[in-house]
Amino acid sequence: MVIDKKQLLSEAIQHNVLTLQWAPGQDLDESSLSLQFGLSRTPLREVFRDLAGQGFLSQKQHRNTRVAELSHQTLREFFQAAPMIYSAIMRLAAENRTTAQVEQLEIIQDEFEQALASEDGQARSLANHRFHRHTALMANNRYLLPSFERLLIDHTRIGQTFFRTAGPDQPMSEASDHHRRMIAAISAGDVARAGDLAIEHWNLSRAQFAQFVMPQSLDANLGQWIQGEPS
Amino acid sequence: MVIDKKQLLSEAIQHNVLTLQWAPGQDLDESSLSLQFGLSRTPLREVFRDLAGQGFLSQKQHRNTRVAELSHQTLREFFQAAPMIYSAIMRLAAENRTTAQVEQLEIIQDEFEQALASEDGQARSLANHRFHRHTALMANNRYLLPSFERLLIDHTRIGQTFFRTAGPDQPMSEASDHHRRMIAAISAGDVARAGDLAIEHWNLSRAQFAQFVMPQSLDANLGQWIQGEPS
DNA sequence: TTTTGGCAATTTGTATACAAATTGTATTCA
DNA sequence: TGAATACAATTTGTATACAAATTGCCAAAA
Repeated sequence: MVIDKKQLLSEAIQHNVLTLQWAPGQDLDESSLSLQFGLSRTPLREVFRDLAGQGFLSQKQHRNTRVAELSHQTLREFFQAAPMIYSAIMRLAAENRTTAQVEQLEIIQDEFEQALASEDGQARSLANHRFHRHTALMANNRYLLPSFERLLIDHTRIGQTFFRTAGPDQPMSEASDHHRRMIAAISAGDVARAGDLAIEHWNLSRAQFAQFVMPQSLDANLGQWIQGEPS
Repeated sequence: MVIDKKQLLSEAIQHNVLTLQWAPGQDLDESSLSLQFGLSRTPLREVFRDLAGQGFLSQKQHRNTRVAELSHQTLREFFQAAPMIYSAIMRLAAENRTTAQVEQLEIIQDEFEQALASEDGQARSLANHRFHRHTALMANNRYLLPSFERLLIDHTRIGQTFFRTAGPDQPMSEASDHHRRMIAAISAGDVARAGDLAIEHWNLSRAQFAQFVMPQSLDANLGQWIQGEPS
């Protein structure tokens, strides 16, 4: 196989999930995707399983695979876990970083700033996603990574509306400034400062959560929690 | 299907990994397991993928699936992440517990104490595993869960030698005492005390790590790190 | 009109045959 | 003797046919 079709499929799914082009809870169709990517159902289902394990998709016995839900309950759990994990990742990144990784992070930050200058909300959001995923790589801890990646998936999805706003104005340039200071702290190996910056960055995010409207699909899901009753 | 063969296979693999009956890094044979469990390779490979995602197994392209490694590097990462995650899980368990869950935890603790009274090291270790996994269930946070479960897998594997020691003597009854106090703190909804107990329990574990010999397979793996260089 | 039961259509899950990749072995040549 | 290479054997990956489960639809009964 010249190009890895499974890899392509996996990345396409991740892209669609992160950018909300596929709404949370949306069903995936095996046969149409298998046709579209020139893969039989067997390897396709393997990709589904991997991505379900990573938190992009969700699966139940004898039911179709769907995009991972974003509900009132997940949001609550998100707020309980995020600050701790984010600051831990940032501290470990400062502790374990290599020079090559710092240089790579600077490149990713440049791309993030270019994306901010553009009008493309998805590009901005994905560039931000890549920045934080790279810090997790630098933290180099296999136990923390799966939790962080799950948080980041949902953070990116929730933050979509934020990055969709036109112009690289106040809060977005503040986020970019945080990134620059994070790079400095990591590069200097200043563990405490890196951890503090993670919290500061997180607080900016939290303000956005309140300030901006929830994505449409999330509103739809919220309905079931307001009336109904979680299991 | 009357009984779920995939479920049986999955549990058998988990059991063998946790009890070190399958050594870290050991190869798994698809065809023999598929014969043994009366499953074709397709569902078998799906189970492999799931368990690899959860941290029991590890997979690489075109290479056989194997039991997840335990190396010098993983141990270092383990110590960096465990105290934080363990105390967070315990705090959340105290915050979110339900009466039914507390009752279930008490049953699990009874089983743990019975296992301690027995001579069966594996039974002790697995009972301890179940206790902590149930607290994670009570914490009810999907973002923290994957990290905690990965830590618990390796904690259980490393702790094997500890629980293998004969007689329910000093350190083991101390662990059991911790469990009882954890149940009390969780039941009372005392978040701070639950978190402190997690740290205290962890420190007991840490002492064991130093006090007891590393499992054989771990020693073998250590060699490659002492001379060589991690990627 | 609403509810229930059963049948057909669709979708998910498994078995198996085949293709591709890797590993082991033997043979040749330096 | 040792290294390199080609070939065979084994193992992993994919396609496809078939089995099992679920869903949707329609008719019959309350």
